Amino acid sequence: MVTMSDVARLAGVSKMTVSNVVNNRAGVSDPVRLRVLEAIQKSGYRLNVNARTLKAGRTGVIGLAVPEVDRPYYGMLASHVIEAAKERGFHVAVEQTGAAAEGEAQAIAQSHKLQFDGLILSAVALDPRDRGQSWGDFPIVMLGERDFGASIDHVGMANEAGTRAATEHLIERGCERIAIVTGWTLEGVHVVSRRHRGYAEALEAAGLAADPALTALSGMHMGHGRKAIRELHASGAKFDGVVAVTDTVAQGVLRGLADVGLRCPEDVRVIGFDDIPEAAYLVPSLSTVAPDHRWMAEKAVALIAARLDDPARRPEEHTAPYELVLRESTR
Amino acid sequence: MVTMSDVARLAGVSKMTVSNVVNNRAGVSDPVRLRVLEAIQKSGYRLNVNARTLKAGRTGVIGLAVPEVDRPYYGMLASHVIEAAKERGFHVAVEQTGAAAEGEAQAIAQSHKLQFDGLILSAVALDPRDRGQSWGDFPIVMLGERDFGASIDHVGMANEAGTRAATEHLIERGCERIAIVTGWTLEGVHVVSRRHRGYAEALEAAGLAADPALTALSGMHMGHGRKAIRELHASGAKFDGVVAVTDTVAQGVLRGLADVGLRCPEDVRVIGFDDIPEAAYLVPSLSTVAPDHRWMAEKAVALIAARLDDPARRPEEHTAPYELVLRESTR
DNA sequence: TTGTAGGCGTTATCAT
DNA sequence: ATGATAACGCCTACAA
Repeated sequence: MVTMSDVARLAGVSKMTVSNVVNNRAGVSDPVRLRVLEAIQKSGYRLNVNARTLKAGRTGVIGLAVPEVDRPYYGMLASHVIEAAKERGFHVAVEQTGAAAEGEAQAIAQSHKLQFDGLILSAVALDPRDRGQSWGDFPIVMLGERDFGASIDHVGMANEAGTRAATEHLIERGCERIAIVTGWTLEGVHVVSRRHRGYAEALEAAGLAADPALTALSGMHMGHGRKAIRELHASGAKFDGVVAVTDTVAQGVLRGLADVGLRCPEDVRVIGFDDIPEAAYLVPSLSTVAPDHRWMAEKAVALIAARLDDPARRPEEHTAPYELVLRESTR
Repeated sequence: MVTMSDVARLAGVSKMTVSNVVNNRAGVSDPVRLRVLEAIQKSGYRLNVNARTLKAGRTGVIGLAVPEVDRPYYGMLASHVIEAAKERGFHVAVEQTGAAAEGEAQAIAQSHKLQFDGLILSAVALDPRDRGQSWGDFPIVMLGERDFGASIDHVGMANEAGTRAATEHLIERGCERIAIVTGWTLEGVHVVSRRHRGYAEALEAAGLAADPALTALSGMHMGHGRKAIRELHASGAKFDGVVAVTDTVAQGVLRGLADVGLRCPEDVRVIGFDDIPEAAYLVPSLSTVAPDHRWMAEKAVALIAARLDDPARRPEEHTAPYELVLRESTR
């Protein structure tokens, strides 16, 4: 490996001068700078970032922990985070937690241990009470659904309000028996329970009874949405609208409707949450709640950077703006 | 920051002994080990991976450069690579190249510069002739479509054979005027041209004329597939089968067919390539060529590891196995 | 403007 | 079994 010393020897200067040239610092005469640059070229020298960060105490890498990158929502999220990080000179190491509390805790420990500069955690399972562990003042930003109270930086979205608006839209379109297809439990405070509350609120406000038989607790993958609809249909329950907890689940719902011979939107209207890239291309195209993902990614990276600058700053709580995007599935 | 020296002082031993304990090396007496462990507990010491790395000359991080992680195929790929890397103790930093040669070249330079241990590059634009630059013996594995000849490790897939099989399947199902919807140019050797060749070969073998009007050069996103079908339809061209260059494009094709009122598979049969997770859930579900992605990811990581061990080893060329997955879109 | 000395936290090597 | 010393490649502080 070519080091600064090698370059220095080649150029007939000291290491320090090379360092100054490499870092574009003032105070190097042009002829010397030129000689050094040439020596760098010839030797194929590359700055050892590792050595630099050993001094600086930073790595320039932030971790991003998501359940699974191959779910469109998280792919999209990762894409935005990577871009936002790039603008601030960070690289992003992506970890997968498998949507399990254990995986999420490990991601934290790993990031800390590996000296990433911070971690953006899209937690779906970790319990706020699992906190307190020894993450000390390692910069962590909770992204998305899970709310850890005021003790930690959090960039969330309008789960209740968004789902309420989505449900209200179905009601406006004339739906009277609206089902919700969502994750496997309403216990605890997380995306599933919060979105369910938005759904329930809207029904109540409209004076529609919330039939428990129309709450399908299944899971967060496409397959769960499909299964939920099949079972709902098999149970003989009647429904003319479906609120899906995410677009991915909604995609399964659309597939499930096709399986059982129900037409969307003629027989059943469907609305999702997230506005994943695919939503506009499904048949029918999917109405959905669209949080500003770019905004969230930028905010999350900014929070990491801010905490790096001032570890003592107070945790902040942000909620991303959203809008309702209406397409064929609720026409 | 708590260092080994701190722990050593606290435990009344030398740094070296602490290092030995931390790394679980033999040759430390039980009482001493215990004292050291206690000191670590009390002080909240954490190994500085950076310093270790500075010594070892490795970072434990490999780069993965893909066009865009928010395309399902690359999300899936990233997921597999991350898992495969994890098993060998590597972390994965994901870069986005934007499907541009410049971005791809930058990813190489960056990875090299940031001292990643290697780079897995899913190149779609970089020209093999751009090689030769000064990446020296930095471990790079080309993943997927782009073939850089024998000069570099490559894990590819059966582009021709897969597409040929897909096209043959359409022919068997009775299609006589088969269109291909693909990327924007057939020039050069890459996924687009190679899959097109497979398509052309199958047509020729079956004695079907390859009508140039049925080759739609559009692009690699969903939107391109949709647009291609609309234009094909508007042009008055008749077709009863479509080979899409990827599942993502196929998804756009399905949407496009819906736009112009053509039914799939009744009027037009469609087959894709990749078998992304969504393929089974589309309406209609999508027939496709399914390369073994996990196999590819593991092979790629293994090649990086192997080259790290022996920089002089000969580049290898691997082709992933594939199978045809038949679903409703070609029923 | 340029150079020297010392240290960042860890580990390999060689003594003890 | 344990410790002293010298690197790894760079940067800060200070000296020339």
